[in-house]
Amino acid sequence: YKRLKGFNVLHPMGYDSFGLPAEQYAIQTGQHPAITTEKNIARYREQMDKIGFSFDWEREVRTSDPSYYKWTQWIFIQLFNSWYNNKCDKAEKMETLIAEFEKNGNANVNAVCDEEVKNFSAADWKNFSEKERSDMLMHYRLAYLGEAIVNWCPQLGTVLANEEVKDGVSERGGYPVERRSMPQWSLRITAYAERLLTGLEDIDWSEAIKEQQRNWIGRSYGCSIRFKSLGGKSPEHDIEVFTTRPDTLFGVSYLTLAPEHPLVEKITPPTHRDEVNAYVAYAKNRSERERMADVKKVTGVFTGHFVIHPFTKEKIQVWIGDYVLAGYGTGAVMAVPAHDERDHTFARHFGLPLKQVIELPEGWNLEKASYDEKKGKVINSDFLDGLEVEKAIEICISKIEENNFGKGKVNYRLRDAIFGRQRYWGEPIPVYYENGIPKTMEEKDLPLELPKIDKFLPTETGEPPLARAQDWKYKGKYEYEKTTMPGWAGSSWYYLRYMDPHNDTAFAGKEALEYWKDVDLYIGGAEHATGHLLYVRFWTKFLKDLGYISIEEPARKLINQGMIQGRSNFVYRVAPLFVWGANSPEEKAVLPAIFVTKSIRDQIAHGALDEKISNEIHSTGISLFKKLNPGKEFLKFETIIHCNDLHVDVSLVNNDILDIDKYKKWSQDIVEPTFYNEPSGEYICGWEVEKMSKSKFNVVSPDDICNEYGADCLRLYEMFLGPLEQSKPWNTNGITGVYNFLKKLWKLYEPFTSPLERSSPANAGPGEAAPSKQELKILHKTIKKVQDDIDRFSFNTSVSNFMICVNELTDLKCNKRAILEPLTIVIAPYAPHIAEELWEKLGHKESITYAQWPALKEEYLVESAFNYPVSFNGKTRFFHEFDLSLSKEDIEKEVLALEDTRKYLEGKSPKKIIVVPGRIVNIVV
RNA sequence: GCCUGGGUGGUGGAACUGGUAGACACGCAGGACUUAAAAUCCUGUGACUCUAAAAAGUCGUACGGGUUCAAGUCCCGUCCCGGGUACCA
Repeated sequence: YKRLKGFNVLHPMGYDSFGLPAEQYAIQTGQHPAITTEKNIARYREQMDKIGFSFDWEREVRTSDPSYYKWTQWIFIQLFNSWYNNKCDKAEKMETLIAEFEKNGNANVNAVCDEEVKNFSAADWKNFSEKERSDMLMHYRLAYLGEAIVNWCPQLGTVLANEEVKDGVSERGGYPVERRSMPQWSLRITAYAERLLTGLEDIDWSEAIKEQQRNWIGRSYGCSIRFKSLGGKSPEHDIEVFTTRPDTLFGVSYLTLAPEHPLVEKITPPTHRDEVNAYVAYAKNRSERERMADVKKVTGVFTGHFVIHPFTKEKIQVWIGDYVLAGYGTGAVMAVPAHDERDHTFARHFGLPLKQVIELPEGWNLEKASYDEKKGKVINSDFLDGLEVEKAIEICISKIEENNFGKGKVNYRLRDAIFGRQRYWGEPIPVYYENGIPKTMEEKDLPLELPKIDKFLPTETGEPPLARAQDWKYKGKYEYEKTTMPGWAGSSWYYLRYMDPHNDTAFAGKEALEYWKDVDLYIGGAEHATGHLLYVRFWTKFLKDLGYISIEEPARKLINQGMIQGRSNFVYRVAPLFVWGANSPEEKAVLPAIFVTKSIRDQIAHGALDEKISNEIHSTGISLFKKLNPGKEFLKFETIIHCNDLHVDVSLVNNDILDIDKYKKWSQDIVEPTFYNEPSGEYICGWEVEKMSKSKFNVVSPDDICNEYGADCLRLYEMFLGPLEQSKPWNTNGITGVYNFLKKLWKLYEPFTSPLERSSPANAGPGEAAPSKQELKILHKTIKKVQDDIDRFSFNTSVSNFMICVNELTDLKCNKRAILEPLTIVIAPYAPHIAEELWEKLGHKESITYAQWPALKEEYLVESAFNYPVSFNGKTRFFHEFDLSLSKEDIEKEVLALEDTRKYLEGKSPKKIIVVPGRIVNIVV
């Protein structure tokens, strides 16, 4: 902590390991439902006191480091003022785009967004109002304000990340969560999709991470196809689909739109309107409920609208189905039930026709399953007949383009990244509003620090906490943006700030940037694969485009350390109760807070719940709900009996038995929970071994081990547990082995640690004798192995090698300075505290950190002979020592002359003799 | 389903480019010291067969094949486990 502070860079992520102090602070002063506990606050303070670090607590929390905030905000402004130029595939300053508008008014040049912007003349541009211009430019900015669908939790007053939502309710507290479209600041990472993908080829990252990023970006090549409406409606009613299989165009039997598709309203004829509206309303709420009930139901509705097949001119039905995602491609698909599994399911369910257009393998039954393989000959398809699928795709696209029905296109799964958070902590977004137009602050006014507020909760009207700030206005009159940046903003560039942390005039100076360039080795968790590790690449490419840095990728090599796993405990909560009101048909979901045992949970999961228990849960749910809403009448109650596995803090659990009183204090359930206990009267929690993490409440503090064995022992033990990249469950079974090793190590230094016969060069004691050849060999063997281990990041074997070394030196009773001094240096990176201590005992005034790594002298390692294993047909039979200077032929001759050899040959003559010098002798009989 | 990493003693793991499988530890068993316990130290410890013992032999790196003088390591197929991801058209 001190060291970081010395660099004057303190990132919110840096706080994280101390237990989210910002949230702790919030708890201490306000009532924000944060994740942490009083105990952690106390511990954090204690830690800070221990290292003698005092600071302005309140200010630290508000702005961990103003200068760092400043440059994060500065980068945001650069993103806001930049757009993406498809022509040269890079970011450019906004002025160039504006100049282009002013010159020829054509907004369609290099549109980075999917939204079509209408053509207008240069004169029109000049006549646009400021607001109109602002809206227009928003479509191009790399940081933009746009509508985004988010998980909104009204009770908590915040947007939740997907992983914070479980089965339609918030993981903490179980409050309902709705999907809502809200204006959100977003970053146009999609503009960099292609470069983020191709850039992976040049970096030394694990294949798993690269593949995860590739899947996340999800590049697919296909084409868009426009279907004209039947009956000559305006081109605005054309439906555009995206497909990767244009070769199956002649197999289309209907089109499907996502329920949220903007055209739904326009194309539906009055005859079908009611039905369609009802379905769209149903679909909105469906996904969450479906997930709860865990049933994959096929749903959809016919719109009553028809389109025309671009080639055959056939009439094609248009349907709405919620298996089509609004957010991907065009939000509409051409359905080819014969060759797409999802279309097949849908078509079967609604009795829509199948049209085969690809030759099937022998014995394939199209009625049962679609044939999705991208292999085979195209049939029944006019000009595509007889072609192989791949060729057909190519030809079909060119034909479509020729006829102007659509065009070849690359689509990405990657979405833009939502950048605003309805929270207090985090860098404020440096934006203010003038007449409703968002504008960025001037650089000289940065940093924008977080204002003081009285509470960390959202306002009564649902605005973020920053809306509570009094008189918080830019230049005294303009409202600031009220959301703050997410944690990944600062973490996307902190490596650059480390290069030049005190720079006041730039995020980092040119000279420093040129000197340090990229990160040589980045060690981090694999869980950041599609988050931080993608964003940091994005920001790096962006800053390079603007010419601020010269590197294209942030980190050359990436190693994912394995996660230490912990044993988590679970409670099983029954999913919400649905209530239909007496006066309005509105549906409501509430959480009854009923907890069932593992065995009941399993029954539910297998759909085999005992009817008696099911009824009991139902009535318990109703009575809990009535208690919450006294005197109200309801039409109908329905309990969706489905279980959420909820993590419960391991400190509330003893031997898997839940302390129910402690649980009630700890949880945030709205109603008094009801527990279905085991026959023994206890509630037994479930358990699982998984990643150790705050959010899983299974963190075991290392403090106890530090107190008992010391920090070095903990550190060595963690390394000794296994390879760096491997995940391993935390258990302390083997720690005594490491502890014994450290004690043995200390004993070797007796002449220097014992006050009686303290040795020093001036006063030649027992430690000052000259080392023997054997001792030097042990030392240099260790140096060599440890150097190799460090190169391979194989720290677990280093610890073994130290153990071997210390065991051997102990056997020789070697406690000579000439051996121990270099050994101390080599061990220092692994056990820094004990090494520092021993270094001092050896009489050094300066820290061991500054000592020179001992030079490896190979001459001590040279062997003159080797004890060869002699094997017959690959089976080792005996050993014999040969001089290493002997040639293959000499060894061959000598081996054959051996008594043992004759014994194992059993009179047969050897067919062949293989001699690998220094390794093995193998005789083939 | 797809992608990805793995499967070695009772346990964590070692064996780098094919060349003595099980290093180093934990655990366990026996012993020394001790009134006793803890701590410490010593010895043994993959399975099986044979033997009074020593010695010797057979099997053995998830399973089934293959390449090779030689396979934990390379190739083909199968099974299992962990991680990621999922109506992405």
